[in-house]
Amino acid sequence: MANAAKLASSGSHVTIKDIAEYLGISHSTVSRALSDHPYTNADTKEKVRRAVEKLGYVPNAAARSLRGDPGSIIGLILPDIQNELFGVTAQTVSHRCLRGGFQMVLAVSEDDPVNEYKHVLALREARAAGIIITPTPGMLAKTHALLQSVPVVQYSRRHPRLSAPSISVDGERGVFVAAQHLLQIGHRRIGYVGMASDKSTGAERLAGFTNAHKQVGARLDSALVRLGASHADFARTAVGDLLQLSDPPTALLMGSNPMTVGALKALRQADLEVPSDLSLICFGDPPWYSLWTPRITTIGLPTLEMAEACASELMRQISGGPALGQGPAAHLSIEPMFLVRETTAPPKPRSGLKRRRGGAKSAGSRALSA
Amino acid sequence: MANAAKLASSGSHVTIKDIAEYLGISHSTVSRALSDHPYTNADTKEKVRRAVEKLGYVPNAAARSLRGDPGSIIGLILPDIQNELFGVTAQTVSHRCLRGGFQMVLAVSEDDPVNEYKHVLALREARAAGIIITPTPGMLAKTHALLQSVPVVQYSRRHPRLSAPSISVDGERGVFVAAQHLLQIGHRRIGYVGMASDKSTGAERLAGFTNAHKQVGARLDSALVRLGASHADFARTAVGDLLQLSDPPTALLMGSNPMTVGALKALRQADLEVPSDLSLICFGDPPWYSLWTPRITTIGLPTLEMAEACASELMRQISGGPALGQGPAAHLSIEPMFLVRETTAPPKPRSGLKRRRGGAKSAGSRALSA
DNA sequence: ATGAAAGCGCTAACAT
DNA sequence: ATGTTAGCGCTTTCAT
Repeated sequence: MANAAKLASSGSHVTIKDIAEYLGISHSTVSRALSDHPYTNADTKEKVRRAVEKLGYVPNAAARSLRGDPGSIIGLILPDIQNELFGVTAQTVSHRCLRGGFQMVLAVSEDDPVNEYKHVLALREARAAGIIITPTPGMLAKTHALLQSVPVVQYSRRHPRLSAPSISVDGERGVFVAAQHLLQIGHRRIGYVGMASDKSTGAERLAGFTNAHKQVGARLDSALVRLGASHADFARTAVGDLLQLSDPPTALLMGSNPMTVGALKALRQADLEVPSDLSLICFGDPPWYSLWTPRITTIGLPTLEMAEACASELMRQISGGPALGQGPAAHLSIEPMFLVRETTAPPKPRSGLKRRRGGAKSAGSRALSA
Repeated sequence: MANAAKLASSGSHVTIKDIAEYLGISHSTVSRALSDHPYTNADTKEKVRRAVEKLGYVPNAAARSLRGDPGSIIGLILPDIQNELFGVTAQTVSHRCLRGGFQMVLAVSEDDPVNEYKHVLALREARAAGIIITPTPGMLAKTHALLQSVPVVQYSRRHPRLSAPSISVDGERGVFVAAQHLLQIGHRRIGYVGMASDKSTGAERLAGFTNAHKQVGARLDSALVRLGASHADFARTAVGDLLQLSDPPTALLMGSNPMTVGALKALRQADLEVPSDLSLICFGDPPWYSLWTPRITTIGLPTLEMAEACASELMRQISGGPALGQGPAAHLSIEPMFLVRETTAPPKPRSGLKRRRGGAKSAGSRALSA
């Protein structure tokens, strides 16, 4: 992987031999002095220390690694660190690694299987001690193969063909509870904008949404469900479309964190007031959600705990400690916290066409709401 | 006969020699086959390819590095990737590195010189091709020494003793223009909450603030200036204190991005209305600033461009291209954009304590910008 | 076209 | 306490 790095600008590196020669002693003595070996003359140690400083010696990790040093780098492969969830995760894992004597290497896949492959390969070539990864849905077969022979923890998402332990959020439960809340306060036309089902998280959360409807026997109009990329832009368009519907939703449920901004943009553009015109529930909980006016009701994630758990589990695997759960592959699913704040309210009476009481709902069955 | 499957799944690594032995050829032939050497039998190449797959061979980066491979990792050392500025930076640099054939290694210093040292050392030991760093104010001497013999670009902050080129935002100018705006619309008691002057960015921005006052001959009450850590918590306390003053500020200028959330919390707690009770200008421009009600007036940063420039400059240094500017160390200072939105207004007429609806509501004095 | 051998920087046996 | 040597995985002459 050295195609672009043509030449190092600074000169060649000072080695242990250079120091030995400079001091007129043997390189093994230098090595011992450096590693504070018991049988080493204090004078020699001191001389070596000074020579090291003077000559600017920096140990060569490659050489050490070659000698069988159990590398101490841990790879973290995330799709997008601008997503608050992943930002916090990176920070936490980094901290945890430092404490555990590891060096975290963060790589951003941008959800591209080719990038993902490059990163995994580089990590394997560097003999990383372990890898934490949020797998892309389209993970390449060769990537999968590369992941077989190294400690791995899947984070947030779970790839069907990967057997490595996973730590994720129970998105189905989270969305289920949120949707249930909306249904309970009377909404029957709830718009859902979330990730495509190729991602495990996307599929789960969508399932939570549909299950909530099933539970109360409410019909789910498929026109109200918009699936796409986990980005503000997609969400903005999707919410915009939803609002244009002849029979628009009375509430909105966002299935991923970066989508919030898009939804808010669309809402602002449509000049709709939350929650009087429309109820809104988001996913994730960056600090500003609770400062918004009105404070944003959301599905909060215990991000810190998840990141901690993840790092711990990987380190356990690396050191060959006891398994996280039963069997070789434990999948931990952490429950989100539904944070009811101020962006939900019962739906407004239908302006224009229908009347609310006794009027036949055009779409929903009111079955269970009495 | 070696059991291939066993080898592949075992913890120890398959080497080029294992393949040679498996195939009954010499390891140098394998090496040539792998690097697609011209004088190699096509059959052999094919056999090797299959053996590689079967045995799960992964090249050893350390061995290659030891042979003199220039190494293609670029280190990025940032204080805090939850800060939007740095999050975007990491994403951008990562992307740019991938395109340039490099592998970005992101390390988080948390502004701790010891962490910083560890990261720089690890990077140097790994023979990183170059390093992009936001130096901590208290950088250790040994860290500084380590940074002397490798391509380095300073990002966002600039360490007085480091001569490496830097790319940063002209915070003095940014804050100056913002403060000027507040002074022009009549504010005379402006609170400034920013980073301590030990950071170059902190010192610069504060200078911008004081200079704006000097320019119009306005007195600056030092009680209105609060310097501390670039975190929401500090800002919350500081703003809270400012609001308790017997003669409280009529406007607030925040000197760093993460402080915004803290300020908003304090404002909410004090039940103050922006901009009628108090004007507010922030630093940085995450997407939600322009969605806030009222839309947040802020000092915006061309983050993407800065990150791009930074990566480019480092790659230039690595490949020994033409210098960025004059001399060995060019310091690029990029101008921020003052984004006048809706959180500033002329101060309320000063009378006793509070009045509610006297102030003229002129939100967008759009004309001004930098 | 392929094999043999040297050597990159370092550590750890093994000899002094 | 210090020197000598071998070898980690790989590429690269140099011989075949």
